[in-house]
Amino acid sequence: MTTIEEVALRAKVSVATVSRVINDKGNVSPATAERVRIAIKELKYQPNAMGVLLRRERTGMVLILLHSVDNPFFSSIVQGVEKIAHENDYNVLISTTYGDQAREKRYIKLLQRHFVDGVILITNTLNREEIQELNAQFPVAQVLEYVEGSETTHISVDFYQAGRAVMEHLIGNGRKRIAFAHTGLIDIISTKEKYRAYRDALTQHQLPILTSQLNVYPFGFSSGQSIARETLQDHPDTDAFFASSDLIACGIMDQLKQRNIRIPEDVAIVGFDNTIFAETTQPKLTSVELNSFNMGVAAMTLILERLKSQTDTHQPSIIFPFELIQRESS
Amino acid sequence: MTTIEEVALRAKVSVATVSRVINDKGNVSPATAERVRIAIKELKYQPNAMGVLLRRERTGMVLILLHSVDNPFFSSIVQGVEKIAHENDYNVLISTTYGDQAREKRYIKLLQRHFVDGVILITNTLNREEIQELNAQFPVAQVLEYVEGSETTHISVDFYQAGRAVMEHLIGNGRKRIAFAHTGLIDIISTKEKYRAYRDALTQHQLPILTSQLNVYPFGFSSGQSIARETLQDHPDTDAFFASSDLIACGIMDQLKQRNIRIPEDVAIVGFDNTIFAETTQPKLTSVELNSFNMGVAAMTLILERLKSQTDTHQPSIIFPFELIQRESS
DNA sequence: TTGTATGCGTTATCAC
DNA sequence: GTGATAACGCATACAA
Repeated sequence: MTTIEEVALRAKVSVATVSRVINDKGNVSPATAERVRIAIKELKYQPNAMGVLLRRERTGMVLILLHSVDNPFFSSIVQGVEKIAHENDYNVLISTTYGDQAREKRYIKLLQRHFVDGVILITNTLNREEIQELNAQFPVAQVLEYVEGSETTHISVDFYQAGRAVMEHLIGNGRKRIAFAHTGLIDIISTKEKYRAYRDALTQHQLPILTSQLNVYPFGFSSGQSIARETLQDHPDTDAFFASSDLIACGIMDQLKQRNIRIPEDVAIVGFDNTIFAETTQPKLTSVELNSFNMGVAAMTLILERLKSQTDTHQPSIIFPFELIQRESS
Repeated sequence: MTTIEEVALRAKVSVATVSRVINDKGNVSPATAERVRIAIKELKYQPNAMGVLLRRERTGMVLILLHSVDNPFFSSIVQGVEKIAHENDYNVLISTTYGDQAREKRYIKLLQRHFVDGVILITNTLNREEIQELNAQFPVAQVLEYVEGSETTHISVDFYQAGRAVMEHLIGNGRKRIAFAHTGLIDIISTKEKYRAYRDALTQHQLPILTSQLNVYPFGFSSGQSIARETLQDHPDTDAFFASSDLIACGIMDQLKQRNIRIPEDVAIVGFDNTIFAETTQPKLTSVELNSFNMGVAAMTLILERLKSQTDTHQPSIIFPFELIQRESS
């Protein structure tokens, strides 16, 4: 590895002068500056990040923790983060967790060890104490998922109201036997709130709750398939599905079509997140649009503000609006 | 930030001893080790990464450069990389480029400045000289896309043969007016080779080339829609589409359905990459399966080997097999 | 305008 | 078994 010293040697100046040229600081005569630049080029010198960053208090890096890198919905959150980050000379790094706590902790260490300046959590497996303690020491922003009752700042959506909107839509269209479909753990806030909305709406309208035991399937599409199979077996007269993601809705549609059940005439379906999947299905899927890009913007803005005023560990959370996009499936 | 010195002070030992305890090196009496551990816990001490890494020659980080984080196909490459990386105590960081050269260069700086030990390029906007020069100095692996005639190692697929397989399949099924559909620049190797296969197959079978001018659309689904519209206008008797990705195929299907054109009776469609999209469509999509997970495994393995033997900058490339998955759309 | 010297946080070598 | 200290690569205060 070429160091600043080798450059200094070749340009016949001191390391201080080389440093000045690199960082455009201090007065350096045009002649020597040129000599230094030539030496840098000849040696293909690039400053070692560890050396530089050891002397700064910031690394200029934020880390986003995602479930996986295959989700168009998360992608637009990332794009929002990147926009603000790049405007402020921050780099954005992403790591995946797959909902695995060991992985999440592994990458959170990068924050605790000051390899990155802040973390934006889009998935979260930490419990209340863990996230509180992390947030007390470091800039953390939670997007979508957050821990109930924790004081850490989150950028999210009122999943309960969104769920109610879906249910009112279905019930308003005359649906009476509505099932709920989700993936993963029920105890993450988004799923829990949607399910609470599902139950409340049915109870209030004196309709039956078809989905009581909530199974855990790992992957969206096949979860949808499995849930559809089970539901249609237990309740053949189901006339609507509220799917907690578009991909789950795709899996449900797949099974309905295999049984020649018409959508929406026989069974209506509503998805969630309004991703590209909602447009690739036939019929196109009714879904709930969340303002994902702006949630990313808000999260990164939050991190930057926190970085400016070290003291303020308790910033207000932001709840974004949602919109039910009606298409052909309901 | 708490430093090792503060821990030493509180435990009434030297920094050397604290370091020994942290890294389980050298002989430390159980009693003092315990005192140190208590101090570490009380102060919530975490070693500063920059301090540690300045003294190592490695950071234990690899960077994957992706177009974007919304692609199920890329996701399984990433998972292959992660598997090998974690087995070897490496962390995996991901950044997005969106095919933008400025972004790509921005993040490649992290390699050049030794913030990460190696880079796996899944998108590439660099030219032959740039990639060669980078590869001469640092561990670089290119997956899927690579620069023709460059000596840098790549993990890829014979896109030409894959393209030929698609074409033979369509022609074998009696299709005579076949159009080609792609997104983005034609001069990336994957698209270029598929298109070459498309032309060669048609020429060889004395069939007309419907797609001669190749337009650049940014996003898969809408690209498919636009291409379908244009093609059907110019060649209403088109009877098949070879789409260079599944999402493009989805866009094409969307337009065909709007015109009540039957798939595959009137028009057949074949996609590429065999992603989940191929299963969410109705009818399900014939597509080309690439061994994406193992390509990720191979890429990370390559990086690790290169890291072991610094000298060997010219490792052999690996070409993985492919498989045409026949479904209902053709 | 340029050079010398110090310190960032850590680990490793050496001495005790 | 433990401590003092040099070194990693760099930026900067201070001296010249």
